[in-house]
Amino acid sequence: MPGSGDPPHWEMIELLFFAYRDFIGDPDVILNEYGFGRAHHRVLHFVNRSPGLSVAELLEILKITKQSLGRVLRELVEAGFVEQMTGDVDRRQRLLHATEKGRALALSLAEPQSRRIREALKALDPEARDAARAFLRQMINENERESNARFAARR
Amino acid sequence: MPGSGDPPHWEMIELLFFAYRDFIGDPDVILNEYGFGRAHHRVLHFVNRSPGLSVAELLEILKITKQSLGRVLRELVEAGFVEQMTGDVDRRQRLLHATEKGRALALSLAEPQSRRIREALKALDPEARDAARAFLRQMINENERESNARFAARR
DNA sequence: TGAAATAAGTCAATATGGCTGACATAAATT
DNA sequence: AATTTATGTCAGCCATATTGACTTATTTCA
Repeated sequence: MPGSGDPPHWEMIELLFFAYRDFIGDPDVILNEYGFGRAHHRVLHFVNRSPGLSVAELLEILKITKQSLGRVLRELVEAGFVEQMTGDVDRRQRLLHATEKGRALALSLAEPQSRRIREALKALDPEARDAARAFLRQMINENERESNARFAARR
Repeated sequence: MPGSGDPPHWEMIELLFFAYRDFIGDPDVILNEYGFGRAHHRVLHFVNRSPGLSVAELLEILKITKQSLGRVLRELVEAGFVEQMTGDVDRRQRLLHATEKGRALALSLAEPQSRRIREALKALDPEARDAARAFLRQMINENERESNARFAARR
């Protein structure tokens, strides 16, 4: 039956589209200098944030296949931004670490995005800042909210 | 100089990543049924929201080239979701309109996304809802905030 | 201990959604 | 009449993703 339920949140849908588009575009200039794309950024980000991450864990976070990850990870390793270390407890694993160079790049990629977030939050009341965070958290699939929290707790 | 300034907003960066990933994935099941992708969704969304939109305006909103738009728009037209009408005042223009079928599809694509937004907002205090909206608005490039407002005003 | 399962990597083929450059047509503007 | 503009199209390319098949090294389990 048409008219079954609540009206669409057109405005929020568009706000999310525009906000994310601008936000994700910030680091493109830097990425270009290294011949990297957004896929490299995502990989480097999570490796940097989670030293010792296994390949399987990374795939789970990014929700892509290992074939997709393959090229991107190889390029990051070959260019010296990421290192793979055989796992101590399970020697099949190749645990991922950002190198010093990798940490520096991750930081510089986060910089324009952090500035955008900082200035957006600055324009809001202090209570509104927690609200923004809470909203985004609620937007994540319930069964994955904890995996985000894992990262958040890490710092 | 290292340590030049504010710390990265790692947590917010990740919240935005996870939230947008889950949000944008909601309509994929429906799109698949029609053999469409996310590009079709974006086009249909803005055409539906802005009846009589010109091709040039749509390109400006999506920030893609007309060659990229080409295939997607053609498929939407051929499948009867979008109509092109020669402009009254400027007959070079092909003004875009969603058909009845197109409006129905746009609505059904918005449905799971709206539900996610609704439930996220439901978990928040009433004042926090405005805060979430305000935050996203501030995240948009300043010179484009008005173009979002144009859509928002439309309803 | 030997078989099965797991972590990771690789090859090949394919899809999607972008891009640049070059060019064509029709209509509006000057 | 000449130029500019709005749109469309052809061709070739790139980045990022997919599925499916297979290999290697290592761990687990019966």
